[in-house]
Amino acid sequence: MSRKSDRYSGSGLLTECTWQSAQEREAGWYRGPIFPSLERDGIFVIGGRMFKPVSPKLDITDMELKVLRYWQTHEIFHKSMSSREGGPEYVFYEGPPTANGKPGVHHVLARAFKDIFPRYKTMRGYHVSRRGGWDTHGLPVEIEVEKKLGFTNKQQIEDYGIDKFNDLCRESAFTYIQEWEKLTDRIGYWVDLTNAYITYTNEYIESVWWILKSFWEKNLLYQGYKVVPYCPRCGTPLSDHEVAQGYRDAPDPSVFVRMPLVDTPGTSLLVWTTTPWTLPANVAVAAGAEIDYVTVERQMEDVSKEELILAESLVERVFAGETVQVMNRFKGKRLQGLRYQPLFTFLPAEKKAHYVVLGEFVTTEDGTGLVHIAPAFGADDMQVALEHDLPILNTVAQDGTFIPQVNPWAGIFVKDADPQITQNLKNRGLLFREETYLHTYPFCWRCDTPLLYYARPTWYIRTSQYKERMVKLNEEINWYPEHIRKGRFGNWLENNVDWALGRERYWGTPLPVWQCDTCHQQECIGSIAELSDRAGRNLANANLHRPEVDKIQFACSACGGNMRRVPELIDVWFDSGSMPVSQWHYPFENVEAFKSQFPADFICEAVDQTRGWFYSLHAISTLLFDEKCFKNVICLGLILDGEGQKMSKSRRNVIAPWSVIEKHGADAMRWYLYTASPPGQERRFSADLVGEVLRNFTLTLWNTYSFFVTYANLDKWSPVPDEKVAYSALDKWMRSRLHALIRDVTIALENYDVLGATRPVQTFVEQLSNWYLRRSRRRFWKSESDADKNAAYSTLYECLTALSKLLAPTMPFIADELYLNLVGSVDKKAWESVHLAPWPEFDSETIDEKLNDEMELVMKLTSLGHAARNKANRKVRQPIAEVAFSVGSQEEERVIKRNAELLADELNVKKVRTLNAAGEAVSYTLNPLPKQLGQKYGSLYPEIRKKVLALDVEASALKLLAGESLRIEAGGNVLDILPEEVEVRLQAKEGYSVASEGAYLAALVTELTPDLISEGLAREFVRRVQDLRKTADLDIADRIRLYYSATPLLAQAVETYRDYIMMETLAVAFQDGGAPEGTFTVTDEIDQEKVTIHIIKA
RNA sequence: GGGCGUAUAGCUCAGUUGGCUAGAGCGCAGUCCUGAUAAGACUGAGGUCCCAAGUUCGAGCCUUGGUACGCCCA
Repeated sequence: MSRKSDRYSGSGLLTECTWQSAQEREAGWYRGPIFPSLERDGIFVIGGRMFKPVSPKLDITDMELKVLRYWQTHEIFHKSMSSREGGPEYVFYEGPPTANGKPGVHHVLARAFKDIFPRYKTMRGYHVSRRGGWDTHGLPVEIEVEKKLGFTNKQQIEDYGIDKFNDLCRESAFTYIQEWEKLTDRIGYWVDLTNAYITYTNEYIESVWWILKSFWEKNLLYQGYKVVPYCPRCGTPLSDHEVAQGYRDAPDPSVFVRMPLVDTPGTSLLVWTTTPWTLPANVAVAAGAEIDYVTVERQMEDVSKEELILAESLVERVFAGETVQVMNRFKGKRLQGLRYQPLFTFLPAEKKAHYVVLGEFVTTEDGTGLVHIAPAFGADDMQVALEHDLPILNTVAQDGTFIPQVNPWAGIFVKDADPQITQNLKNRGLLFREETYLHTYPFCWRCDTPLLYYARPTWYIRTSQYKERMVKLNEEINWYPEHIRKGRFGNWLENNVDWALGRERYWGTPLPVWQCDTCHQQECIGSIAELSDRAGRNLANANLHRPEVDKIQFACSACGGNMRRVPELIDVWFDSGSMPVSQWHYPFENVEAFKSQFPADFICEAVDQTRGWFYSLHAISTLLFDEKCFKNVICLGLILDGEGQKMSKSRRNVIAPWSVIEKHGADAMRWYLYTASPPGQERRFSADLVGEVLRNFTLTLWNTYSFFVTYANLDKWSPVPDEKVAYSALDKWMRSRLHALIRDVTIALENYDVLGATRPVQTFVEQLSNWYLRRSRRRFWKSESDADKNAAYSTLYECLTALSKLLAPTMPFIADELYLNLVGSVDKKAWESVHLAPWPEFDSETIDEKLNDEMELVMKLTSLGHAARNKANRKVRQPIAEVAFSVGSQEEERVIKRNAELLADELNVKKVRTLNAAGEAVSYTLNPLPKQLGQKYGSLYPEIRKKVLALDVEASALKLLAGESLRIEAGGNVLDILPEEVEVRLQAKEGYSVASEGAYLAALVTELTPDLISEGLAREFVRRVQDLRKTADLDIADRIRLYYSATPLLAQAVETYRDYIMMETLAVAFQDGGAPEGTFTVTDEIDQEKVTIHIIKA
């Protein structure tokens, strides 16, 4: 990978350092980044320290805001792009949001995930142009404006004036732009908003027109009649992805209607529907050819009898509780062609109608198995009508009310007319039964009006023609999570139907098709130049929106008649799906830019975009270029509220992210979102858990950092490049872990595995702080500066600086804070920000997996040792004589020997050894290992287990420990059971306090000698002095004079360990009694021994 | 009704190719440790691994059928 080597060195560019208050400077604490060279230049030299002092108390908001300001002042974001110019391109597409609503937590989620990879790839040397964008068109915007104006239907918009209305829409689209910008900035999401593409600009629209024209030329754009989900209030058909958002359970009438046969008086077809309002448009009844039907005879209320025809399997359900007699039975095809009397005759049937047809879609799941056909109001119905040349009766006007010809209900909204229609049928004896039926029904996703299925002329894109290509290209896309590819998105593509593009609305990209009034010839316009040419005037500055665009008319090339634009706008998803092209005003401009930025390497949105943006990008790209539009996509799960409900504006349960960010910081919130659960999984959001991240992770890291800086400054330590360092075993382990971590995080990021790039860092930081640092504390604390101390500093420094880089994509604030101080302070060649630095590389030589495992074992044994202490009620400050461990193998015994010193210190014991089989008071347990034996012997395993356990335990154990195998008989065979197939567990018998887990055991000798007790007392004494130092608010390096008085036993212990105590407490004088005035004093009791301690700063 | 996903401690989540004592963090109770720590260590309470059947010597994991929830589609 090539990488440009220009970098921003400290001089010149960094001239500002004004935000540290005088007070902070005086206090010597530093909480935000100051470019370190300044200190070297002597501007803010504080006690000659090499690193900026860091308070262990972190003011997270303060720190983040200062980093933000640093980025701003030094244009780090800009430089993260400009410094990579010439490097390989990494292409990221921003899915454009609409800024007419406030951003919520779910937007933070998406932005947090989007941000990782551009930052990472930048550090890998890629140039990432991260252009933002705004989606500005569409019904959501119109609806907001309508609400503001108090409108309830389209006519009001036209009366108000489309031009004025659209002006309001244009403004409304950016209502909350500042809120969006503020949030984007605050969470550290780097996206170029100054240069963002905006979908309502002429350039954008012109590119969309160019795409549509190329579809037109390929005959992919067509006008057809189709039954579409239609919102009568909005007056427009809805696309599938819009309809999808509005399904909910709703009660509807469920009516069973008699349709009397013309040729068989007294017999009726029994037909079921949940939409009585469609009955006036009925033209046929459909039956299933292979379905069994019956004629049943039933008693009427007035003692006469009637015969009804319905599907056999539904008789019981329809006539529940009623006795009916089945007269005869036949297949559905026998019904074909039977004529019945129409229920209503408001509209004349111009063709043959009102007879039974056969349809494959008929089922017997609901109703009667006889389906009422109203071609204008159902997709299946329309299909049937086309096949059988049935008339299409449209009884409903565009606003969802009945037309005048349907005179009893003219002007009534069809759904409201249901009861009246039902009553009418009842009065005429045609109603068999009426119930209420609860089913999922679509409502308009914006205005909540029930949708009607309605036959309308509209425009389509012939996407189904490219179905196979879309499916094929999808197979090349890396989906995270993977199942989306075959599952949700794959299935969606498999069932692809043509994209219903037309929208009969006002605020959107106009469909650039002009039609002749006279000969109806149509022409698609693909550019402003073309339009100018046809119109005969320069339209470069024309407003391409309605109503202005509609005023542009020109002569028909065929007949000379007047051509005017068709009324439709296009689906707003087409706008956003065209962004790879339109954001560059391609092909009119930026041809090279477009080429270098297509297709995308990475996009990321929530799963609700599968049918939205993911699809529109994929469809347009496939039809236009026969290429996939994005190579990798992270498909995020939805964020749910505390009750597990989807957050949406309409539900009013959107959690505002600000309170969380202000309280816990952007880094913590981001980290929570990364680590809480796999990206694709839906998640309940909890502000408390963000706080947990802060306490557990951020502060642990911060304290490690603060510790390092504090002591490094005391020792005037700074890293020496290429120095030979005498690493201790612990250092080697930590470095091995570090390099393994760098390796693992790198691999994870290469694979778009966010969990894998974050959770291991968390574990690492925990071990760095709670094991490495805790175990190494004394090395930093000791007064002499030797090679060992240097090794400890080097190791910790290496870990912290590497962490600053590993965290840069995920926790950009604290990462830079660490980097600027740790590296910036001491390295003249430091980058101006960690975000401009190269990604760290790991050294595979340094990784020693065996060492990593070894330390795992040591930690486990330590844990057992503590547990054993706990059981024996021996606190850690009390030294004890001996601990003996038992482990699973000889190799593990060697681990104990190698780490004896560490174990002794950590557990405060004088001697560490292995629990030896020979001559030790131990007993044994045998544990036949199921994994080994089960896999080897299969079903013989239970018997083998039994036989092994029946053996003499001690003799067998000793044999196994000596590396010999056991001979048993099972299943008629003689088998040799190998040592590695049986675990030998040792159990200490007496005189020990024991804790064990599996094969591992720690046994403590709990008996205390007077010497041990005395040492324990001395340590207690030290502890009291240290507490007193804290109380006296002494600095960690302050020397003290120490005076005490104590009861005899304690006094003796104190005198015995005099040197030790003085060293531990940094005492320069230490005496019994004689305390001067002005000391800090404490009186306490240690194991019934009384003591009074005085200290004073020396 | 169909597709996709999810279901493990009070909460948020791990759990390797199936292996016998199902883990972590938070929270709760307690003990301890601490001159980096707002922290840490140890112990305890807390589990029908959603249910049922099957495969297997052995199932949290595999198969089938259910249930609940979410999203998507009808």
